Amino acid sequence: MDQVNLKKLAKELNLAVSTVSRALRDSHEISPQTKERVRELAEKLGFQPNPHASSLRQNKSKTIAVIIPEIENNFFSQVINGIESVTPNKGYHVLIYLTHEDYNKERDILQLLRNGRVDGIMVSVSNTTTNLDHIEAWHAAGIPLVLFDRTSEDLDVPNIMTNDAEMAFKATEHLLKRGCRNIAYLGMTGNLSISNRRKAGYLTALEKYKVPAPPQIIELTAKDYINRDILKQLFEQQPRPDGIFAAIEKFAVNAYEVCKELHLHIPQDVKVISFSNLQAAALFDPALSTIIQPAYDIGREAANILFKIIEKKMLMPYEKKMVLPSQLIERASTAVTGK
Amino acid sequence: MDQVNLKKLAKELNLAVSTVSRALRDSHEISPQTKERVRELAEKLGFQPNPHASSLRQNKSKTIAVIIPEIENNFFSQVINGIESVTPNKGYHVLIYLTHEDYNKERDILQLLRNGRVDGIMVSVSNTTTNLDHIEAWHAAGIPLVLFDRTSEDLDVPNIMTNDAEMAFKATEHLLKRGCRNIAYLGMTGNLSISNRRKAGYLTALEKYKVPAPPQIIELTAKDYINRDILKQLFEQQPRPDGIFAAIEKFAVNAYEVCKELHLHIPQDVKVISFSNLQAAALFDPALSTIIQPAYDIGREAANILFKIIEKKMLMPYEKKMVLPSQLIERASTAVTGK
DNA sequence: CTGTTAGCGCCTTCAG
DNA sequence: CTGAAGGCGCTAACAG
Repeated sequence: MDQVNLKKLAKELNLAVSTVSRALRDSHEISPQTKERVRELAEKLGFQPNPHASSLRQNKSKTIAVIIPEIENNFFSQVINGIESVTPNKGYHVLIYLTHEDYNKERDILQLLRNGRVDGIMVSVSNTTTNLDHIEAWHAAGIPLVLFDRTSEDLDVPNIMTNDAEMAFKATEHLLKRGCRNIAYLGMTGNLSISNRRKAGYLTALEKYKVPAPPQIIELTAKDYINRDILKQLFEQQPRPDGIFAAIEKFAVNAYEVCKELHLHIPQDVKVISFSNLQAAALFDPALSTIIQPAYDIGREAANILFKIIEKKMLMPYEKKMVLPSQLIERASTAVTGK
Repeated sequence: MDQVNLKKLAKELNLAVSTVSRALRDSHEISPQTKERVRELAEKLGFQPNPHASSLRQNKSKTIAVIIPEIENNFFSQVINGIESVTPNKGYHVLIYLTHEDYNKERDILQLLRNGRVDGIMVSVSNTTTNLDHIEAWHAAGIPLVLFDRTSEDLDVPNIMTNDAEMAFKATEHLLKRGCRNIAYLGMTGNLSISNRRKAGYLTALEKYKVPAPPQIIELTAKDYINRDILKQLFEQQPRPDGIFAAIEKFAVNAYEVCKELHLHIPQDVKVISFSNLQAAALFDPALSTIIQPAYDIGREAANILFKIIEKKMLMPYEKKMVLPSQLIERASTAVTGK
């Protein structure tokens, strides 16, 4: 690899390395003619400054890391899209890390990155994460960090998320208004604040509407086949739930699968609503009522806030805890039926 | 940021920097006792070597780049998942770049990375890419590169893909055997070899079965609303297509949307099959027949091959052009109906 | 087995 | 306006 570097340019132009460097960075103390000559040759030879050298020298990497539980998930894909809508303009690069919902991996990744490889990180914590020391330590080290979606209210770190509790309340209320009286909540295992917010919204709605049946909080996993087993049991118990509120898109899919298998009809036998960012939800049989999260915006705003911290700008109060509203879309899966 | 570095460790231990460096890299020429002392302190202080310094010194970055057209697409998400199944074991980091199907962006990204920031790249080219000089130039510079899915047979570069032509043939044949006589192909604009392979499979099937109706190759775009307009026109013409073969998942979704709007029934009025990696395809109304690509495996194998090149190992002949088979799943959208 | 030395390529004083 | 020199942190060649 015959890399062109500053030295080569300097020699070719009979200039000092420092002059070339300054010319390329458009320093005001270089004559226009010299700048022009330098730029011309640099262009011609396709010069690209060695990023490791400048990172080493300047102690910044022009790189951020995005740490997410999984990627086969519309929500996180859309978030990445949102992040990518700002990074190139900032001249930044994006590293992706997957924790696969494993706390140990999450902790190790953060540890691995604590050496200047990145200028900042964006994290959506795994659902097996109960101890937030690794986040705290990172933050304490003064390295820019934002949490999104799977956030934590306990730490003094910018949180970017949606109005989970409110939408969970509305979703449950929606099911109640459509006649459900025995609503099960399908959530993640773990003790994430996002789960708690959604659970709380569900419980508040049951309470407000004085539903006699006890709440049913079902904790599902990352494995489809386990979830289907659990759901089968759920549907075979008496009284059978007549409403399902899935806090995760994947779980709604699992519920549909099991209903099909058990020949339960949606929405006649059971109504379903779910947090979901799947465009194709409208094409389901029946069309799935969803709460659409502003995933792209969450990614974009989280990135913007991270860059503000990296650039040492002051954050506005609302940027420390930003809540972007979701939208409830009513479809056939929660329609009222004659039955 | 009070970074610990080799110098600090060396001073603390009364050793030379090089000794500490060697101890940490488990060099055979360091006494076990010294290694132990060094490791202990390094552990205690949470030492992480500065990656920019070693990258600069060793001229390698332990980083690869994945360059894809878009990320809100199950296929590419699953590919990334596959890639990520090998990178951490190799001690490698993954940068993500999106071209948004824009040739200029693709070219610029490759240019941007030609400075040692990455040790290799994995590319799935954009559909607006007709000129492959940027790929060729990258390859000529001797930097490791593999193409996946959206590949090019013209370049002497490892290609990892699925059996597109064969599956396109089978999909078309499947529609024919289910009674379709007027099948439209929905593909991407552009002249990608993947599109050509799928188109070719479609045309071969029509030819082999001596279908009298002329082939209908419909080119759709990245914008849903444009696609819906085009499809509406398609369905309003006479004779109306009685079969749709979508080369891209998104286009099948668009077709479903339009059928719904026009009150066309699938599969009675028109049968639909599509390349798709959407788990929820089985839940569509009606369940969508799909050709499932081995996306995860493509990602994993492409990464493995890239690492072989990076490690300067010889490639087996089959690794230069690896074809991983897809699977056709027949569902209700192509069922035979009484009508 | 350990220490000394010399860069990797870039940026930033400090001198002219 | 330009040049010379030093050093970011790490590794590798060369001594001992």
